[in-house]
Amino acid sequence: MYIPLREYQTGPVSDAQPIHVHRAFDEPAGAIPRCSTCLLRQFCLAEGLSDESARRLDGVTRVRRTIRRGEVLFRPGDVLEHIYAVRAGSFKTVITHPDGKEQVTGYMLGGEILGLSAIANGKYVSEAVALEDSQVCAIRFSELESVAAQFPVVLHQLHRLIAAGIVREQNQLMRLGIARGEARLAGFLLDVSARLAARGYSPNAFLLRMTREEIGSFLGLQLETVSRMLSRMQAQNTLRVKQREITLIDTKRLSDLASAAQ
Amino acid sequence: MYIPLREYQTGPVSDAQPIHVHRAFDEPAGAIPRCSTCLLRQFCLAEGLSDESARRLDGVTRVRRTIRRGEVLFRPGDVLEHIYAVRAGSFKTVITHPDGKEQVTGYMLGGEILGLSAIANGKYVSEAVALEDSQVCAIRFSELESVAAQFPVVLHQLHRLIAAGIVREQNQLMRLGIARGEARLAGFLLDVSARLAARGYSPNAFLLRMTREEIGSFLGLQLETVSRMLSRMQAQNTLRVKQREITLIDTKRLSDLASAAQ
DNA sequence: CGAAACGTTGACTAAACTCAAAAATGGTGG
DNA sequence: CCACCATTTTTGAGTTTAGTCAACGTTTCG
Repeated sequence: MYIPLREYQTGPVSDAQPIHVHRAFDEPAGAIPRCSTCLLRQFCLAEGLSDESARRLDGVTRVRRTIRRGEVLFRPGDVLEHIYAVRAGSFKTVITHPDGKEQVTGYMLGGEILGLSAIANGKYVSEAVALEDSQVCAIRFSELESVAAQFPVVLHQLHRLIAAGIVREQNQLMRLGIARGEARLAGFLLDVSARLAARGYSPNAFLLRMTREEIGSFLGLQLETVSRMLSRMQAQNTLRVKQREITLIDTKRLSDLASAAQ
Repeated sequence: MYIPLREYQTGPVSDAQPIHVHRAFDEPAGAIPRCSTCLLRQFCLAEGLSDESARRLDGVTRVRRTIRRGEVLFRPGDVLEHIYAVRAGSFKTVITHPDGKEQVTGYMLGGEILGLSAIANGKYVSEAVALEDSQVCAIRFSELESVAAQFPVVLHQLHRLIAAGIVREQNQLMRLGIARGEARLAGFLLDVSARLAARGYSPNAFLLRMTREEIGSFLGLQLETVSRMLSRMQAQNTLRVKQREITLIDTKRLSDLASAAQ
């Protein structure tokens, strides 16, 4: 019924090739992915577009790119050239403060778009790092913009997509602002679960590809606090943790936790 | 040199009319504002556009609207029709949780745009409330989108503007995620100060139009904590507080506080 | 002028951080 | 394949921070 976990690690994209190279590279021209046939289309730029409109997007320069775990897709300050649709795998986005502290600002799964915040002033704001061997679809933004200008439906979809980034961050803001530590963690787990479910994966058993430190950074907690909370939730039979593999047991209790008052 | 505080309360827009009505209303057609002559232009949609491009925007349906303190500009769930440029005054945006708790997610000043997150799915996500008698420029989004499609420069500016919202929220995210309470408050004050300075107001003396409770909600703190911290900062001669009037004295110390480790 | 909203302060409690040490895991080279 | 190293995770003890409850002063507004 669900795509098994193991599959998720290399991604569900049917035309994905096995990932065995040791550095990022651009695929030969023959490998250019097509939005009109992409399996992730319903979560990506082409969401809700007719087949015909989706074919317009095929005209935009797009290159599939393979990124090994730990490799960087873009860095803050790099000039915006592409935005990236995650085809397989997962990424974190990180912002480094002037004083050297790092904060994880995002955790992106397949079908989500990376690099949108660079549109504001033409430069990437954060660093995007692959959390596992991954594939992205690199979309030349300037071309996307002009193609979109020609097709109102595509343009509107582009706007929806950009704005969806705002909404996602607003949710995260809410989580950080209103909730206690445990509620933040519970809310985060439910959020990941829902995003996976929307893509056809099991919502109850998944791999969190971030370390405790990265999770903590994302949620504004220390890594020890994250670890303790996971242990406690496991002791209370709310979920099971085995390293990075999470199994949700009592989602009702989780959502109670997530909406607990500050 | 700076526009005095008192002026800020009714806004710097030279063609603003005195605000003395007792409910929100739309101005008669004669009062339609023009981007090409707007004093806030450099902070708004027309930023960086040539006079000619800015005149294109004048073709988009736009209505000036007056909003009294406490009045609501839009509510979550309302269908997106306009986005709003703040011409004078200030607004908070609030999200209400299922359990009834409210969180302030934004504090918007003149020249900033309200309602962008509604583009994601056609409905406003938050509630926008005027914190003082204010004026907005209501821009019909569907028309803006089609005008933008015809003029690449305008389109790109629209995208920059939307993406800037993402960046602003990312900064707030960072503040909530990485910083201690006192650091958050210090960072918030510096942020407001910088935004006012960019608009020609004194960066060192300003009115914070939010209550302690609203500030706390925005920063993920209790109102008592905000109050205590302001008192402490005043005791240490970092700033002066008199109700909602803030005078920054030692901005160096403030930025040290803002970047203090968690 | 009086009520309601807002702001300050104090005492106490709960949550989360820090430092520290040990256990578990994963990857690498011999 | 195993031993070793580096990284990650867990757990404990003590400290700091911020939340809670409560009382009281101030301001605003009808």
